[in-house]
Amino acid sequence: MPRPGRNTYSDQKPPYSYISLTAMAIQSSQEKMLPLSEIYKFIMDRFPYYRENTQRWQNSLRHNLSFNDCFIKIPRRPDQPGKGSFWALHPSCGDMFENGSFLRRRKRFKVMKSDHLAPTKPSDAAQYLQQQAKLRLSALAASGTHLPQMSTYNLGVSQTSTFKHPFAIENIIAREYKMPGGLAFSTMQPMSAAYPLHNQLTSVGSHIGTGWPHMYSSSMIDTTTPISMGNSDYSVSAYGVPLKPLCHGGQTLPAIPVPIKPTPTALPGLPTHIPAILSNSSPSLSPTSPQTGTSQSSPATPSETLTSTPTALLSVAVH
DNA sequence: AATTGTTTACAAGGTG
DNA sequence: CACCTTGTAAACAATT
Repeated sequence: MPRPGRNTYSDQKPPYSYISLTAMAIQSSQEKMLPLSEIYKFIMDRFPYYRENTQRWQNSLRHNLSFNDCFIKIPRRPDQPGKGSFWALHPSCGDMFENGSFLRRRKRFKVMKSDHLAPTKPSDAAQYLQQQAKLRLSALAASGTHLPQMSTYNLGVSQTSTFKHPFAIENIIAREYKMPGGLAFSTMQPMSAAYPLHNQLTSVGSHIGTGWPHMYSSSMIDTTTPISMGNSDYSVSAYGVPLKPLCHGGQTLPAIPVPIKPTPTALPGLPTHIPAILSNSSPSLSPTSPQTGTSQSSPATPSETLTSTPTALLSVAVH
């Protein structure tokens, strides 16, 4: 039911469920986990529809977080002060969405007792994610411009295919880095200029094209130089109907790259006790910068700056 | 007090 | 038609 006087595309309700939106937000973060407030922010930044009636949809979203097993709560560590826990995707719910599209979920994710592929207990998963976050950040910090070793890990884990569904998180989130001329950097994220990865990321997304009216890149919102969305972005023939994949390596492959998804054998360099390597540098590795939570004028969180680069890059590398 | 998180309940719509 | 998913409301507890 469209509201009267609200006819712009951007004000229409996005075709995503709260689960999808939340998964997007979480996936977009560097650490693959976000506090509730950041999830709110992500959604409101990108989907104008959700800038209204916040009480209603935020209640629904919280309900979803609690109700669905695919979301796990990760307690803050002492060095991560703030309200509420972090929320992450359960490591085993990587293929929750059909073809990686956030438009449609395969089935309800339920934690199974005999799930040997991943930690099932929230506490295990939480620990695992914390480790992943640390590893990711330390790898990025240490490697400068060239590929962090995380990428090789990703190769092993989120192997899947080169095809990324138009509604897969990379393609959705990738617009953050997209500039009209193919220039890949965000105006509000100075750091990103130092990341050549974004060019590759852009090249991934840019050959899939069409407008996506429900969504804003954060650059559009937070700066006065909106990015033209006219020409390209997703290969969507109509509202919610993706065109044929340009290339596909399998029909049912989970295109949501959930790099946190462990495999029994694919983690050669990933013992369950990584902190040994990382314990020294932990203070600078807190998953979210302390001041991002409440700041309205500085939306360029480190998380967003590095958003999804490892996996996006991976899709290029594999290709 | 505000935010965050849990839980129950119900309605609507989709699917097999 | 039964079942499932999703969205919404609401009550309530816990936390900051």
